[in-house]
Amino acid sequence: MAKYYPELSPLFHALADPTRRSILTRLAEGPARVTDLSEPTGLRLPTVMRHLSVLEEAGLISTSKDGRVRTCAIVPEALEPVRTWLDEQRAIWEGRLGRLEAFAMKAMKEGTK
Amino acid sequence: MAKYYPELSPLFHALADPTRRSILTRLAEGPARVTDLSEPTGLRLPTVMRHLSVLEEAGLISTSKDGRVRTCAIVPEALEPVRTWLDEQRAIWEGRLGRLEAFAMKAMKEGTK
DNA sequence: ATAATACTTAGCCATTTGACTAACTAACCC
DNA sequence: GGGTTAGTTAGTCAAATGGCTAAGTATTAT
Repeated sequence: MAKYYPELSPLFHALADPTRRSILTRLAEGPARVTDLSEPTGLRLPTVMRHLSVLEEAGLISTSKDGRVRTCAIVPEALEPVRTWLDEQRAIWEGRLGRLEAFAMKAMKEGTK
Repeated sequence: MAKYYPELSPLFHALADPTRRSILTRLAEGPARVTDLSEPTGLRLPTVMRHLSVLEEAGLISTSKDGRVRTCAIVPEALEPVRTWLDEQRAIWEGRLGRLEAFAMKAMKEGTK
């Protein structure tokens, strides 16, 4: 029986937006200021702020303010629950597929008799 | 070599809803009718239908109608792009890739919608 | 002290989401 | 044929999403 991960919804939701994924990819190069993230996307600052807060609430990034500059950085371990869920699903899904394959294999053998 | 994944947004979006994830978990046991999926969730048929169409458009399930019964089944390989993206991100985030490779990865991800 | 920079907050707007009910169609069963 | 079953379609509704502008605050630069 699969476990229930309450934190998966905000994570998947945060990852569902291409702008947010591109922000993550940019941050993978290293920390960046809000303005640095605004320029390549062509989005206004408040819009970027919104995306950043979604990412931060999902635990995917962390931010800190020094003077008037807010610096954003990735939280590498944040993807772990997603990975765990994915591993679990694959195990179940492929297990099911395995059983179907076994059945098909048996049926084929029977048919060749 | 990494691929280009236009389908990531619908996939992540489909997975962001707990009801849809529970439907997937149920379908992992084996194919089911729409009504079978409606009962455990406590949701009405049209609501379940909506979730199913989101899952089907994301490629996570396939459905077929026989008489008046629609049967839904999982598409196990549908999670592959998610897994691949996750593997890539982990590699970058954990700093296993050089700066140049990370840059190339970012360039390829550009335009992902 | 003033101006420029870097957010931040508030609020607007169109679209999408996720739920529902009501009414409709298309099998199947007697 | 008439009733039941299984979806399906259409339409409503509140809340959330993703963009914006305009106006605020705090910090740094001249």
